[in-house]
Amino acid sequence: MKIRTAADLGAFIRERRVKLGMDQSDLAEKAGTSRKWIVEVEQGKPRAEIGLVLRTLKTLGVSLDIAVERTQKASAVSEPGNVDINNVLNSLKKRP
Amino acid sequence: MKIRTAADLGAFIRERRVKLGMDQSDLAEKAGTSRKWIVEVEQGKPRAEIGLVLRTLKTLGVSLDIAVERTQKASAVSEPGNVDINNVLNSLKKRP
DNA sequence: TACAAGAGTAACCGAGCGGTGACATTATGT
DNA sequence: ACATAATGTCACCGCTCGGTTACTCTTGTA
Repeated sequence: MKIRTAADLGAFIRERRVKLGMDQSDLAEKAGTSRKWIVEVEQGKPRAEIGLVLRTLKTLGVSLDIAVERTQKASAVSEPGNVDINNVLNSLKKRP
Repeated sequence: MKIRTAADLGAFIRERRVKLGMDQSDLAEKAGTSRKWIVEVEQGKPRAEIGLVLRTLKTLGVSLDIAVERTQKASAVSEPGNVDINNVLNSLKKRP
């Protein structure tokens, strides 16, 4: 599942927690945080700290994968030795 | 790439930023944050807010995917109608 | 050599986080 | 209906975040 917003994250965490048969207190304790924090995050709090989020996801047996989006990958990422066209254009734009 | 710690995140963000030919100021501006924040995040700050992180990743054309780890998936996730054994065990543990 | 760009760091400050403990509300089960 | 568990919400508070500005240091280039 793709995570685009804090709300996405919260929904996923809640779903996963319930599937594992944990209540908010259980998860809070195992993840080393407070129940209040779990409540807020499940509600989509955008200002939660990534450190706590990562610990919580680990507790839930969940992995976070990061990847370049397919549409951009083609033009932006360069093989070693190739020219990155975006890189070139960007550098040119900076010398008016 | 799997993200397990804030340091992982920071390293990825930096690598991606450089590949796109942006400096820290560019990224900060486009992501709607400050250069200071970019510096800290690239250094692996664990208390950065997920909201800003998500905006930054979007700016970098990167997607975050979340998934149940393979090893746990088999036993923990239940098809609709099946019994989730973890769920059962957990409930039993709660009534001493 | 001199200059500029990029990156790291520092001090300051208001705002909001996250933890605690208590209470209210809503399931869930007997 | 009742008791209990689970969730949501509140007030309080110490602490740190993130933005701003300015300074340093390194690197590369004219």
